[in-house]
Amino acid sequence: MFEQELAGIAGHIKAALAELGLPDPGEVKWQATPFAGQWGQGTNICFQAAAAEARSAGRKVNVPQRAQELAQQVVARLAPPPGFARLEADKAYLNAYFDTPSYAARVVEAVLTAGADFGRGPAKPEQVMVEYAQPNTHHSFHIGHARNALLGEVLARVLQFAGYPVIRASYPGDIGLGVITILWAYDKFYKGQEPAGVHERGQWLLKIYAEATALLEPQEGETAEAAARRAAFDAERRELYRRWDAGDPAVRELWRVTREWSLEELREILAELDIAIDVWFYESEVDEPSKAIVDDLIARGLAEDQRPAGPVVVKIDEKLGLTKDKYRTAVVLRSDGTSLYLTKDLALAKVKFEQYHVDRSIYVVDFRQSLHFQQAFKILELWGFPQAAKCHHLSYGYVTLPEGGMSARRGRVVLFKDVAEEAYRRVHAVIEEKNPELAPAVRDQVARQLGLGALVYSMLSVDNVKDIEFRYDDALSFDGKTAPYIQNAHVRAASILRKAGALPPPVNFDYDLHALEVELIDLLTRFPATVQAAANEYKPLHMANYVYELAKTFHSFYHEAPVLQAESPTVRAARLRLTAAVKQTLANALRLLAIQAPDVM
RNA sequence: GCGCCUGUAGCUCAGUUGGAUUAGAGCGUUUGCUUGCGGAGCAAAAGGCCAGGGGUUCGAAUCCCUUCAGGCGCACCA
Repeated sequence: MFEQELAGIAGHIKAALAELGLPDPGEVKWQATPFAGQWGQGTNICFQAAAAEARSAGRKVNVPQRAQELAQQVVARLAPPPGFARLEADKAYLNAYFDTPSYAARVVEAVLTAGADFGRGPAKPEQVMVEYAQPNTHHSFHIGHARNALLGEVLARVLQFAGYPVIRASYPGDIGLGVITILWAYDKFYKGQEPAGVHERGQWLLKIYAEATALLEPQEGETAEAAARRAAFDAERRELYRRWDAGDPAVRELWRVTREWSLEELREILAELDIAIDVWFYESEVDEPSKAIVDDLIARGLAEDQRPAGPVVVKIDEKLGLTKDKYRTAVVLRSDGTSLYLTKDLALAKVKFEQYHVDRSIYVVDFRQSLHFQQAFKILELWGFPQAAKCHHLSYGYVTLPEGGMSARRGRVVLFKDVAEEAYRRVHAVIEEKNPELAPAVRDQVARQLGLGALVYSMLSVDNVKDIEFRYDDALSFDGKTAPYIQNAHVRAASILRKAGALPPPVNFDYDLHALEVELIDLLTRFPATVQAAANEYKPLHMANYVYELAKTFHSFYHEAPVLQAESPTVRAARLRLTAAVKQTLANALRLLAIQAPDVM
């Protein structure tokens, strides 16, 4: 928030070093000072200057000692600029300490004036599409899908708040061998059946898939008879896929009806998570256009057509002249002419850039598909697609269970719906114990806010690259570094403000500020930069860590510094406004994390 | 075999892109704090050779090399 002032000081520092006859040490970078209760920014520029001097002198110099000397000389030459209390040389660092009373008021008023927009970045021209929520249809939505949907949604929110126009895209896998497998089993064993209820139908399809896979997978030590039966089943399945591909009306109808069962469930869950998708792409819709791309790749000599004996392939490494295996060889069309996942992603990229005019396209897909995306983007590049370099795969770790990876094939999954229900139950139990006077009407709402919040936070407070081993007790904990802890800080602030009545008019923080007040104000100034960092690095984790720090500091402040019973009207007014600013910032940060900020709990 | 990723406290994880008193949190363990703005809280203790070994640098958990351990991927699944 104080970039201009700091840039001004930086200029003076560089001028002072030049006057001392030192080589240009490069850019002055500021970082917060690590001392609690003091509010300042420091730079290590004197280290750089001393090191540069030592290099040019070509003789042995004690760099830390020389750096401290320089820092002291610079401090002696400079007067603190307006708004700053003092400049100090400390362990070779140059530290600038803010004049707390004037800046404290400035920060708090800036937050309260901007309100829900506090932290929003300047508008940027680059339009970004974020693709996430790509579960396969004909399956039920499990906890791994939830991580994907949340990561994508929060990335979209953060990018948007950082200043980018964002389009949210979903790409359900509504066709492919997996989907056909379910249609085959349904048609053969369960034709005409249909359980009642949105989630029941979804879970039922999952059960059918597990059964079908068991019938189609080679078994250990199977008899020749069993193997023959399996081969016959597989032939039936392939034939069904061929009929789908040819547009057989009966197959298409069965496919449409069962697909709608899944999409209904998906839409309901996305609504529960407060996710509103702008554009829906379906794999089935890019199926035909993708085949035209393959024809073009063949025509240009990029792809090799081995049909009917083999598939159509692109030998990527060979085309790039690489000798080691890196991108390898990719199959872009089956020998029977049906398309693959990779084929469709080529067509989808074209649609995104040409029909939706985006400037950057982010794919939120777990890391096991890294090679797939490297291949897809590289083929696009070879093909001469101009925006190939604007495609980014946001890879993240997957969600496992203590007993191993989740597997739809084995029916070993934890369904999102079950976790959410359990979360609500647990919050209700805590309310019963801690806040029994809470009106029944708001209990359900609070249970959803906290239960879902806990789940969401547990998924977003881990770095993208890390796998998450899912356990109920970890994901649905309400103590410590969790959403309810953060939400509780918001509730406490709300409670204080409610008791105070109207917010007093702005005052100067013209008193000896408590160390925790200084820390809170310091944290407030860091929010806008945190939003930008989270957007630039695709890391919701920055947001999750920030909001926890803010909540934690507020909890401490709450215990140590009385607000309503403050020692004077000025202190009381200042702390009330600070409390309001913290509450606003907590709410803004939680909103970016797709977590609700309740006023009571 | 080749490629990508990971290794920090008993467990789960941060570490602001190479900086600062003593590497930080949460859970768990031990101990204090409620006639007090809501205790889903606060304060404190114990717990570390940052996987091992080299190197670069004034300075390394962070960069480079290497060894070890684990995960994932590698031609017609998505």
